[in-house]
Amino acid sequence: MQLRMTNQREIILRVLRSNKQHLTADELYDVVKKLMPRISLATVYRNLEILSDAGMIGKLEISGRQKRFDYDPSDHHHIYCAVCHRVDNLPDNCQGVKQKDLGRVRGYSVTGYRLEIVGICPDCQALEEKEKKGDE
Amino acid sequence: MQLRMTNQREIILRVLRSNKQHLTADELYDVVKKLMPRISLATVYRNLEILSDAGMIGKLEISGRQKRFDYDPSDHHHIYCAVCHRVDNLPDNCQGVKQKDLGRVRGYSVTGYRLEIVGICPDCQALEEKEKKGDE
DNA sequence: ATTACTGCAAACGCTTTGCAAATAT
DNA sequence: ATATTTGCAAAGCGTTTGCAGTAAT
Repeated sequence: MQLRMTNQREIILRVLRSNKQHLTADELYDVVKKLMPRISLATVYRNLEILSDAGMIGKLEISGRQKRFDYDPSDHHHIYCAVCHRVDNLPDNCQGVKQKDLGRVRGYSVTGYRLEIVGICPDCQALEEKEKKGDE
Repeated sequence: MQLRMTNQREIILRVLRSNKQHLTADELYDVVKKLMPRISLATVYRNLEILSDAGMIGKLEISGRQKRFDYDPSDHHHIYCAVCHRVDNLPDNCQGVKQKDLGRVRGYSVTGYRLEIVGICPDCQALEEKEKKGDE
């Protein structure tokens, strides 16, 4: 089964890449719909799955919530905001994360690991500041 | 709002603790239903949420799949099997994981982190060995 | 010409919710 | 007595799928 570069697929890829965020399927759908009003949400889902299987984009399955898709398919870590759920890429040289050599833990053969750091992003910190002031 | 120790809640807690696995809501429901046939799945969901909010059990939200609940609410990491999705607790002294002092990465205020190690559990390794032999 | 892909609508799996009745405090 | 909790059924959400038609190779 060879991939065909349909208009839909091309636009989905272009939007994801130019947007440079970690969008969910429906966020992406909202943007794409403006460029191609008749596209269906199912097409977006299907293409995101196909593109990530093909290694052209990354798929983020973070902790029980909606999947997000990453314009950057290379191996890297993420940081996400506990408040607004936005996700950012983490710099490669993030130390203390290189223990793939955890080796065999509890008899498991370790094939990979995922480090998720939870925090509050600058924007939400600012918002919280504002709210605090509003409450006074 | 103070917690009431209903029969339902007590049984849910007891099953989770005695089972000592990381069960999903419906796995737990299946077990509990044998002891209390008229209990509803919604009650199980509600109680698991309440109990984890109260810090009496832990909630595991792993990568886009079903939530699992942990009899042990203390802070620790998990290892899960990429094949059968079973989850085990990780020993505390797992080194290289103590970098809560990643500090302020990208302007985020870091409130926590989650390390998910992906591997294949002993049982599944054994099964794969068997299958390999079967294929020959 | 062939076969991957599309849009639509309907179904899916897991989880949450509104309600009136039941029960723990 | 009074609030929390229950069971039920229905709705919710994100996602997937069957289908007949459309379009890329």
